[in-house]
Amino acid sequence: MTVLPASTSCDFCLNRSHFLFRHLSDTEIRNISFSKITETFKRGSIVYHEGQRMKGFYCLQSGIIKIYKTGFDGKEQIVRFAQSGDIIGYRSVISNEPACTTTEVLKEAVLCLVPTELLFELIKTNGNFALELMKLTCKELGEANSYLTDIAQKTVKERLAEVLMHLYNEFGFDQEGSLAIALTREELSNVVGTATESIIRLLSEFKNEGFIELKGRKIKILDKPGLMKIANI
Amino acid sequence: MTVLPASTSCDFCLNRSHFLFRHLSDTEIRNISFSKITETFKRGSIVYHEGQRMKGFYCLQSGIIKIYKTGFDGKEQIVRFAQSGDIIGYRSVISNEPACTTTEVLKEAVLCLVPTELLFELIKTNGNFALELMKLTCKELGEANSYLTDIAQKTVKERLAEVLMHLYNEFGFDQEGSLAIALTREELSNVVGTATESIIRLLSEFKNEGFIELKGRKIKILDKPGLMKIANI
DNA sequence: CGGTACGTTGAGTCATATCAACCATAGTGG
DNA sequence: CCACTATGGTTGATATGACTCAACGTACCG
Repeated sequence: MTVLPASTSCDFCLNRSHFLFRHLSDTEIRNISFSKITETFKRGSIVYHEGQRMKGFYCLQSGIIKIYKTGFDGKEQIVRFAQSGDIIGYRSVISNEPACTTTEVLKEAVLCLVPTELLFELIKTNGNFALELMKLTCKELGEANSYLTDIAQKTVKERLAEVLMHLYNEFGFDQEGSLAIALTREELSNVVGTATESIIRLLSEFKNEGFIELKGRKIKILDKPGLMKIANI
Repeated sequence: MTVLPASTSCDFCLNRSHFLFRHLSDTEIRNISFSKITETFKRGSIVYHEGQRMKGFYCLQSGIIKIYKTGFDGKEQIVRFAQSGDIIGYRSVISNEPACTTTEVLKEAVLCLVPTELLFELIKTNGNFALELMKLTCKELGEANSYLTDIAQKTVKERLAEVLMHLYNEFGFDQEGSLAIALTREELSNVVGTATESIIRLLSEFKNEGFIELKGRKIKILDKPGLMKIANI
């Protein structure tokens, strides 16, 4: 990982347009620019580990990462993904607890670490920022509850269809029309909450029934309405 | 449901000591006192329905309620419980979305409805309040993620043991030493995410093995360490 | 070229859901 | 007061979705 020159200003960062930051004054942006630390992470590297004390929250400038919890027997449960414009790790910072998830890079990522004190400062002094951040948290909480219900009630097949649609909506597709996020079968199983073999069988079932096309890790969705019907959404 | 005289001041409410409100000034408390609406709900009544627009958030003065999502086939998934001192419904208010859960009263409850505008006002003008509320949200989010992992990875038996310990820690016990919260078998199954029959079988298994004692809906926990071991916590 | 990580397939097993019958209790209304 | 109905609880039999285990194929990499 490389530490970029601190001069990289947040002004030029695409994330400037992120709804969370739209209420910040120029001075506040300058403060962040000044105190943030920018790092580049290669695929497979860990940004932070479960149990680790956070020094601040991260703002994703580019790349894709996965966020997961480690279950009792060591199996990982992927809780969410994040990409350009998303912020991660703020939950633990605000709760003032050790990180309760691990974050691993899937696609080379540039991350800015914004120190804890600055986050608290912003929340306390800029009500609109606080409100936006709270909205974000509430959105995540709603999604978590919703997915909880799905995992508790839906079959693996329904959940896989749902996850594929989810990934489609969140990450879109590349030039070939495949999902822009490429996961291993094991990672897919760690999102859906099932065994790798089950994912493999279901993927080829979906393929045979014409819902998707497979080329290695690349998944092309052919029949969105069909998948949504399977997923019951 | 009875509308109590508005003169019931928040000053005298036990919840005044709730950590969330400790940073409020006397003026702010008076504002809440003035604009809140206090209602009493009997067992079985619905405070708000999934899909409904919220007029504010609720503050539980007394009683116990369950909060659940309704799955595709109509089965309810209990997301959490709340009791005296807890606040509910703020998530949807802040996200400015229709309620994504239904709230039903388990034990006669007195609830205060604090209007939306006042909540936003407080967040924007009182940084410490915003921070406390955010901490609360983050705590809930952490718990949701944690339970997500459990449901995805643990067996029904492990989850039931965990839920029993959870209820014990959250609600304590009554004079007989039984759990202070009495749920039907079906409600228990809607927390654990399983079939009612499975809960019944597992409860009597726990009873036969000496972990618990059963008398109707009253559950007395006899062997905490044993249950925790089963739950893997 | 061998090693390592990922992917695939088949067979057997087990946990859990489903279905069906039945009991207990309490409230209701004639 | 009794039949009546509804709701919740229990038990057994059966079905099946999903996991586990094991073997093998494939592809990339130093």
